[in-house]
Amino acid sequence: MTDEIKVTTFSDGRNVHSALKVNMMITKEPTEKCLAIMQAALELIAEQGFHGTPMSQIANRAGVGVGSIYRYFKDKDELIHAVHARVDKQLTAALANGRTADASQKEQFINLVILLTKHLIANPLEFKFIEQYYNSPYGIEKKREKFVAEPSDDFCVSPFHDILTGDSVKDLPLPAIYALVFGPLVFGVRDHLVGLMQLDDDVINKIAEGSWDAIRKHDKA
Amino acid sequence: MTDEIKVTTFSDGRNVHSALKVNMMITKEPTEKCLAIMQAALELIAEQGFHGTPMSQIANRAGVGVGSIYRYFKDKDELIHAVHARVDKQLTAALANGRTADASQKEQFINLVILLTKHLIANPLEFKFIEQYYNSPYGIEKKREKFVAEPSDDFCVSPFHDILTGDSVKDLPLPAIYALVFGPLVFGVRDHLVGLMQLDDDVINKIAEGSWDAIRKHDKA
Amino acid sequence: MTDEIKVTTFSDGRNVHSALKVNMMITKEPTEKCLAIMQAALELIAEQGFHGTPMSQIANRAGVGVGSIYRYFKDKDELIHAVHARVDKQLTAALANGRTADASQKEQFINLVILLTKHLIANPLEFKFIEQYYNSPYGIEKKREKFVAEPSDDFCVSPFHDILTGDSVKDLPLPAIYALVFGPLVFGVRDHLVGLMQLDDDVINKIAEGSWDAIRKHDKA
Amino acid sequence: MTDEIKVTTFSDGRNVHSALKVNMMITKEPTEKCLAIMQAALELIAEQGFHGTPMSQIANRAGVGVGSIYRYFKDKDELIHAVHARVDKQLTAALANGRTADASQKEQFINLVILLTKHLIANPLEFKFIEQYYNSPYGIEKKREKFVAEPSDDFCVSPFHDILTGDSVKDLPLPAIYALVFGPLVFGVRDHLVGLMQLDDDVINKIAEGSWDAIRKHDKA
DNA sequence: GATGAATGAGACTTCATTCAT
DNA sequence: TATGAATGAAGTCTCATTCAT
Repeated sequence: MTDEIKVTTFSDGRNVHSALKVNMMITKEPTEKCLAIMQAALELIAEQGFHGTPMSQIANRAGVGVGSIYRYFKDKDELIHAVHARVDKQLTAALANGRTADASQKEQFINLVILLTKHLIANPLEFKFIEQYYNSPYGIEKKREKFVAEPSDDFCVSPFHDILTGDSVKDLPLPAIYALVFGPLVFGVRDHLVGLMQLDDDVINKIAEGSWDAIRKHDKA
Repeated sequence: MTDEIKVTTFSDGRNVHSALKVNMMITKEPTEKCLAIMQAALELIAEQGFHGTPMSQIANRAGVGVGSIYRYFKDKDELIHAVHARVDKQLTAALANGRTADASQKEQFINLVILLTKHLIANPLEFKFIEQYYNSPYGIEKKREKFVAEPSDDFCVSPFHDILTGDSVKDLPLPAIYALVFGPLVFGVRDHLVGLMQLDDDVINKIAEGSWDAIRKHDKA
Repeated sequence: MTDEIKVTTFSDGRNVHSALKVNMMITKEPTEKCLAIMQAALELIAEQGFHGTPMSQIANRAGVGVGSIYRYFKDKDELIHAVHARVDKQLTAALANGRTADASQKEQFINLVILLTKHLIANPLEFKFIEQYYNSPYGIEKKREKFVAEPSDDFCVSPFHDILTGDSVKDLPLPAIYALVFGPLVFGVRDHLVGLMQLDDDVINKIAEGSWDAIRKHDKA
Repeated sequence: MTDEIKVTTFSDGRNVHSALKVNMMITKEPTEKCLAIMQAALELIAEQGFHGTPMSQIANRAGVGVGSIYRYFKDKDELIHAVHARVDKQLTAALANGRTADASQKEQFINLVILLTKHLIANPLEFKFIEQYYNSPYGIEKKREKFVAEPSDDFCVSPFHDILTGDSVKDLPLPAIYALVFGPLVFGVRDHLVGLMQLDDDVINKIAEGSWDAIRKHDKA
């Protein structure tokens, strides 16, 4: 858990610790303008991809001058990471409420999957953004951090962690378990958003149960 | 530039000749030069992404002039679509050999999943390319076409089709089933290629079984 | 932000107070803030050049807001000219003390050259700034003004003037004489500051004597 | 004399050894277009300084598209260095003809100084460019190379070298000697070009003699 | 007076595409 | 048919300057 001190240096000499900044912008009180920028970036990138959305367009959508973006973010890269961080936090927050300690492992698991699925469906921009993010040089590094480091305080990972490393679950490398859980979830949401199918409560439920069947220990047959 | 002698060997071990053979069954008879271009595009895009690979670099790697690319492909877009089509066919071809009609549904299914997984692992460039493709404006349109139109004669879809619509499988919308099957597969391969885990035979097997557990009908409990 | 207490010490050892004193004899009574700005500009421009130092950086170093600079100086240009003027005055002041009227022409000349050389070495920031200034659109205009107008009351010119127009010196256009005197001096200091050689007392002396040899009348040979 | 292999990498993958490139562009057969670009850069930079001349202006003056510059030079920096190299070569070439082996040290020296002075006066753009170059981050590094390395095959240095290290010349660090020679020369030319004085043959001669008086050993007095 | 967030023109650079050879 | 030099639109980022607080 080495808290690497990444320091962003701006052209006029300002320095900001990344941790501080994330705090500043997300937890504390991100300027209205700063938020507008991140929101604009989220929307446009979700639709057009990283390389399809110029900074000028983001500025436009945010109702801001191009240069203003660079007051808040050193880089396009940094803007993107910031948007990711924000989306990530929201995700985690959405799941945080979802622990029902007084239930079986299976029930807890299914609860969480449903909760996550619905959150993603309800926030399609966020979903599309994350998909892009993790399929790009940006996200690969980030993703490895999560698994290699302590995966407990990040992403939607943490709420699932206890369950997925528990006794009811098959003995497989953690990433394989995650693949069996998040693979269907993500693919399902994607197809829903694209219009390939309708993810109503029933289907969501069944997919969640499918995932559980995939990872739970079965009786010898 | 004699046709016979020059056998370009690519980084993953295949060479232009073998690629040529595979391609023979796709369109008519793409020039060796045309193939070289597509192969170069595949390799570079897999590593650097669409926007990270200029046409000039593709031309370089392919050993042709930039202008020549435009003799074979109207556009960068068209080139990319062509590469995708080629990769897609190869995938289908790889699975075509994998039907073992005289086995149980489960065995057939697991066979196919293993076959596909190993094929993707053995052809990481193709896998990375496809991932990029489907997470970009290019692929979204393409993907819808597939399912909306005739979902049976494309992608790796067809070999699975019979099994997945059979009696042993849960009653779910087809895309949901596909999500439960291909989600884990793709996520697993991705994590393997990125180095997050090692997909050895045992793990592949277990993931395949997991997928099967996810979609097969279970006894009432 | 009390006037008395804050004594900013700069990298070369001087502090705002001493600078203030020197400045007292230039215009009226430049605010401490105004001085801080000029000093910051001097330091930064000396190291990074005109175009390498943004106004924001100057403001930072001076401990004032960016906007405040524009209360004292209409322009970046005006700031630069003001800094130049200040440095120029300091130079002249440094030489003013150096007249030793009761000595031979040669001794006086050598005295002055040594004095000037040491002053420049002791104030590298000022030297570097001036060099930049005169090798830029800013300075060219300024320089012409000096010589075309009254060449006697500016720069380090004046103290030398009597000697260089005296009988002991060759009959050459004044600028030519100046070239023979200040050329070596400036080149020497530059090379010293860049680290190409060490300008100790001995070498300084010899260069001064060389300059004198260059301009003094020699016996017919 | 370590021939560092600097390799410029262009965006499309081309690599060029710097040595090769200098040859290619200067000695060999620089494209007409390449020459036009360097000439345009020379002219504009001489008048407006490095930062005062945008690439677009250079392209304009050269009658070329902006992008074309980047076929020949990776960078603005590299363009500038290339222009410098070319000017430098021309300078050396101009002096090469000026050795008159069958003359006294003094006569040779004065010859060279005159030759150099006239060359600079005849090529004011080149002179102004060089002045800028050596008073900038570009040149400082370059200059050190010259003195630190073997100063014999570069700049106008080489033809002077033998004389300035010979017996007739005072015992001073080489840079000091150079300061006494090139300082007046450069200052003189500069003042001439600015219009401060007229450097006719007579004045040039006298300055040259002055330089010689500055560095030659004098009889004990 | 002082501040610094906001602005947008403009700099450098890339790269898909064309076209003369 | 094949080439690759040439192009210029478009992208990212900087920074002098303004103005509401």
